[in-house]
Amino acid sequence: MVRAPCCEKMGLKKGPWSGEEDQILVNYIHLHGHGNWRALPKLAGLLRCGKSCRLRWTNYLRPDIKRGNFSLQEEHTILELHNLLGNRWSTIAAKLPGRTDNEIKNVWHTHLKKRAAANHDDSNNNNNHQQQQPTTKKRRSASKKSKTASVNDDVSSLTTGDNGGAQSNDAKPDDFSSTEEMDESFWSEVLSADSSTSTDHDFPAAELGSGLYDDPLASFVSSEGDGPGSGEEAAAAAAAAGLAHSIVDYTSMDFWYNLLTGDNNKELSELPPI
DNA sequence: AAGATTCTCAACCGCGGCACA
DNA sequence: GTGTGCCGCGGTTGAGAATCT
Repeated sequence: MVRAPCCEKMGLKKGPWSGEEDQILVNYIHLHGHGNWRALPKLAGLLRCGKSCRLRWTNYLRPDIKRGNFSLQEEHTILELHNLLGNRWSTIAAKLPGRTDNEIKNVWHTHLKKRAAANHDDSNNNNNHQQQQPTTKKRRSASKKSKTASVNDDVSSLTTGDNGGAQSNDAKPDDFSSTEEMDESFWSEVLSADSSTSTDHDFPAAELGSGLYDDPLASFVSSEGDGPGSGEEAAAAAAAAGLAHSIVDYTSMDFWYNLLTGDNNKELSELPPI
């Protein structure tokens, strides 16, 4: 990278992590936890700065990280929450178990931002359907191998015991192709948040009959209250956005459930942009 | 087949917030 | 109240892979 390295003066390594480094980090955290990121690399014997270790762990090595494509439901949730919260990736990530803020941020910038914009245009001009989805590139069918794929395989088996990196992207193509082939009214409905088009469990994508997921909001709801600043923080944001015009329990599952399934969408649509 | 272009995503940096002395 | 150190977040970069021409 071009920027002035923060750790170079210390003689610390930067750039892609090797499998050996990953193993050292994972082993150390398994044994001792990560009380102090700053001190961790020294204690673990890594030539990395604490920040780099924390990033590697939280974005890649954590055992609960779900790898692979985002499901329609997850994308939907991201769009909704981004619409509500803006670029508060960590808050959004708290609502998507197994997903990291970095990953969500990437997905937003690479896919969802365009779609949101396209659908925003679409809502302004309903006659442009043929011009939508100019995605000339096919979505990469084969999994894009991580630059550290072999490392991931090793570490995944180390940390999760599941199929590891091999499973990560193999499931990708269908999810996304179905997304791209779906009726554009899907996103229009989602983003316009018209309560008349949805009811409880009337999840738009469910109409596609894709069968890609089970309970549309299961993971969302189940994650309620997990981690720092999840319910309360998002609730505060919602309140700040002007939702607090009536007595509502923003920390309740029902509130968020209703919010994203449409019961409150009419109110949301009337909110000023965040 | 080869070069050009586009896309993806891991990793970096800077900054703000918080805790503590 | 102020200074210091650490953590976490959001924005950005760039290498490498995939795709196009």
